Amino acid sequence: MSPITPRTMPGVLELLPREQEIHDAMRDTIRRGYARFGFLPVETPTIERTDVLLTKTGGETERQVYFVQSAGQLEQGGQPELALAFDLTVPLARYVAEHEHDLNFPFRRYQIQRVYRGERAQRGRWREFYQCDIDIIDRDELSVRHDAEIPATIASVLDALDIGDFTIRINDRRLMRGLLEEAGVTGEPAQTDLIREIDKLDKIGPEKVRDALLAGGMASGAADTLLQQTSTRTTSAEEALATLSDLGSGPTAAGADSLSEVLRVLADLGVPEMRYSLDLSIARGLDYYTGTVYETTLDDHPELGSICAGGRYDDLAGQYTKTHLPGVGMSIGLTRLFFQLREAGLLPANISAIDAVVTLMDEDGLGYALEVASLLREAGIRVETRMEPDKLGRQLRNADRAGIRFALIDGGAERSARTTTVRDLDEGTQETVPLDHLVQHLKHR
RNA sequence: GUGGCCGUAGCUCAGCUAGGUUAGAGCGCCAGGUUGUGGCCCUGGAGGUCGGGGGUUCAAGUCCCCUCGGUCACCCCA
Repeated sequence: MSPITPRTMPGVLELLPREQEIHDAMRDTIRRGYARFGFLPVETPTIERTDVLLTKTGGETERQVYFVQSAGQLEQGGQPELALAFDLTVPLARYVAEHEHDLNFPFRRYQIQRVYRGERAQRGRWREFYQCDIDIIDRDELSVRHDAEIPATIASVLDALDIGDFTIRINDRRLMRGLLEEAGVTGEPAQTDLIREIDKLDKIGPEKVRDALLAGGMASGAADTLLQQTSTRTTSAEEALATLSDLGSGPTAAGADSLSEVLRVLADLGVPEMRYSLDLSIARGLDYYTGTVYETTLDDHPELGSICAGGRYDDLAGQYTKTHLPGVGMSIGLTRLFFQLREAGLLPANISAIDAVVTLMDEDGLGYALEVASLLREAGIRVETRMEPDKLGRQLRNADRAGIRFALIDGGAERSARTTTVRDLDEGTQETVPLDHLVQHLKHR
């Protein structure tokens, strides 16, 4: 009987090797994609100082922060001075402010790390999860053209992940505020509250949003107009620009002009029209977004929710420096994306971290087997060796389960002839080849 | 933080509504059939104090209470 049940806490994702390989391959694809667009790698500590982490956050975020405290401190009843990062944007703000004079602006970085949120775990809601962020930060002013570069990069990366069609939905918070303004809703917190309701349009449907708008004090007619406007989902760049052109006056002008520029640059960047859509209901809950906002869903699986989101923020690091640092960025929730794809049976094809296993059937064969393995490793082939003899059938079965494609069989016959039998576990075929030709043979398959 | 639902083998579940022989199935796992050949098939095996505690009863997986755990929705979010 074991005294302690081995188990993880809810809200963390732990994988077996075969799935870990797929997860890691996705992470690598994202990283390489970000690098291709000229973003630089940054990694920040998982643990930050509490005062740094909690500055610009509201009460809601603070509720989700994990505090970190040593056992000694705890005994002495001290307040925690450290906490786990709950996103990568706040650490980025600290990073840019701290290293301001050593960075080139506009500063573009990618960052792929785990973050922590102390919320009730749910399907697709994790307490520990990977975020894959890109952001562009500049001093004083940041060209709105970068607001097109961010989704262009994301579109390229999601394409490379080969997870089916997706749509990056784009809006501008100023546009939504303008529409509310026209509908007679002014001031805070009224606007923010209603923006939050409209953001749920696709999730809870127009009736319930209408109820919320009325409950928020809007007149029936104004609510209907607003609902109709925010239901806009364009399917082409032309349609999107025309929509914005119609909206481009009065309180909505700033947002519409800015979005138009974003859409034009998006086209110049060569992003296919089917990859994005102007969606006037998108708002994002986070209050620090001030302009462009993005939200991404898979076309065939909208129920999986947002797999990638972000936006523009006027002043990233106002709490840390007097320098005005506007930024724009997006984040792929890799843990959610991976999990949802797995649940939907949509994971990319199996990838093995091992190309071949050298089997071992008798003690006398060890030297030869290890020699064969060395030969392959020198050629860059990933090889596992058996160190104890075992039944061949068992070795083949284990290799098959691990997703390893090739098994090398070296019995007495192969040894004396300086050959090896290469069995292809995917095809169910095998061939005996001389050692001299082994590497070439494997690389050809 | 608020509110629903559910806890029976590693996993998915049946048995509970009418308490009553040694608690079952499928899948998975292990071994053998095949002493140098995986997947398919056949045979056998391991694995459960029915989440935990208390109560009712001659008798509790089954009924009642408490507790712990899981899960879903809301809030919020990747």
